[in-house]
Formats: sequence, structure tokens, C-alpha cells
Amino acid sequence: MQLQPTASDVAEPLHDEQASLLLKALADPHRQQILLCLGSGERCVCELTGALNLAQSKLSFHLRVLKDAGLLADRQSGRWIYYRLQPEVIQALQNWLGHLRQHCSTAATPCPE
Amino acid sequence: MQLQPTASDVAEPLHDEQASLLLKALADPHRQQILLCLGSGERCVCELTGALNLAQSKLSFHLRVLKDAGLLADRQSGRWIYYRLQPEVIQALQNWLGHLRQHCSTAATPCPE
DNA sequence: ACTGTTGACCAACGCATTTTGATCAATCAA
DNA sequence: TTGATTGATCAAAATGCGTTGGTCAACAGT
Repeated sequence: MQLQPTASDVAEPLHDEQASLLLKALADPHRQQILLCLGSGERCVCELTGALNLAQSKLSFHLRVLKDAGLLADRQSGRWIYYRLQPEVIQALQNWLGHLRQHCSTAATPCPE
Repeated sequence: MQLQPTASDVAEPLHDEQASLLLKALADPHRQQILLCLGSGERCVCELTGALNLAQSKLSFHLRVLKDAGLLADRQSGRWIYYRLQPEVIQALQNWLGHLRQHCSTAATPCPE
């Protein structure tokens, strides 16, 4: 019996294709830095440029990859654009990994049958 | 108070470098297929070749990437080599993602201060 | 010892992704 | 309106990664 929804209920299950896109987006050190930086809250692009010491067009490129994958959302305020993490998507990926783990401990049937 | 260790206690926290290696390893469709296939239990290389319809050297290459990242372990029995997932590593990555999520909902301090 | 099978490894090639430097549109202040 | 700033976008060059085909070592059966 479960009265309150738990974290793992919130996110929609991920299709393997979506997982693929997400993992590809995550698989770059610069993009990981960006995510870690946004892990402590929303940030303006100009803050990120400074904090991560990345060329502007480089940062812009990686932000786009992350946004296209669904990991980031942005909002504009005047001249500035603020990016933030999308926690539900991260949650969904956590769940996808969880499914992998679930039944993996069965020993193989020996090969020559 | 906590009497039984929960799943999230079992795995060592991941360094960002290790997370990087893992995510890179996960960021390929063939390797994802391999993982999904091993998600239901240990398998011999020859089974994987058949199940995934991959050329032998291709499969071997991807298995190595996954193994180097720590996601797979193998054991030899006679001529055959069996691969299996390492659930603790997957757990560690889930936790790494969890940390990202934790404090990400703080609004940015507006840019012109 | 010889043969067939399993699966790792290597180098060369080709494709995909990143980086770089430049340009452009939008916004704001003077 | 002009000039400065923010951040996206583009093409070209550079880098990285996966594929391919071949070779090799280990093992099992004859």
C-alpha cells in the first residue's frame, strides 16, 4: 500500500531510444561540468562561461546538446538566458538504470547444450 | 534510524572521472543492446553474437569498452567466456545522477547585481 | 600432433562529433 | 539612433570513435 507518490513514480518510463539520446548527451566531460554546475541551481549563461572557463560558442553548443536531449530547460529575462536542470528526466534515467540491474544476477546456462 | 542497508548504501560514491567513463561507455546503441541483453542474466559471447547479430570483432570491441568502464565482469569456462553486469556500478551511477537532482531547483540570482 | 572453434587484439579507414572563429539578431543604455 | 553586450548559429578544420578484415592465442576433440 502506498499513499504518497515516491520519487520513482514521478518520471515516465524511458524508451531505449530516449535513454540513448540522454546517455550520449551525458557522455562528455564539458557537458558533465555544466550539469554539475547547474546541480546547485539555475544559472545564467554568462555565469557559466565564467565558472567553467569555456569559450562562448563552445558553451552554447554543449548547452544545446543538453537541451535537445531534454536534460535542460531555459528561460529568457531581458538580455540574459537562464538554464536549469530537468530533474524528472534525470529521475527517468535513474529508473532506466534500475531496470537493468533488476534481473541481471542469473547465471548463464552453460554453452554446449 | 536505519537497520538494514538500502540499495543506495551499497555502492561507493563515484568520482566525476569515473562517471565520465561510465557514461561514455553507455553512450552507444550497440553497447546498450548488450547491457539490455545481459540485464536478464549472464551470457556467453557466442550467445550474444547470435542474439544481437553483431560481427565477432565488433562485439568484442564493445564488450571491452564496457568491461574497462567497470560495467561488466567476465569469467572463462573452457572455451567459453561469460559476461555479466556489475549491479553495484550501475547503482553507483544512479546515485551520481541522484546527487545532481538534489539541489537543482534553486532559482538563479538575477544577473545585473 | 593436428584441426576446428572461441574470442581477443590490431591497423587502416571512414564517419560523427567537437572546436574554432566569425557573423548575426535581440536587448538595453546613453 | 548608436554602440555595447548577450548568446545563438554557421562553415571549416581538427579530433575522436566505431567498423572492418585479418591475425593470433587458448582450448577441446580426434
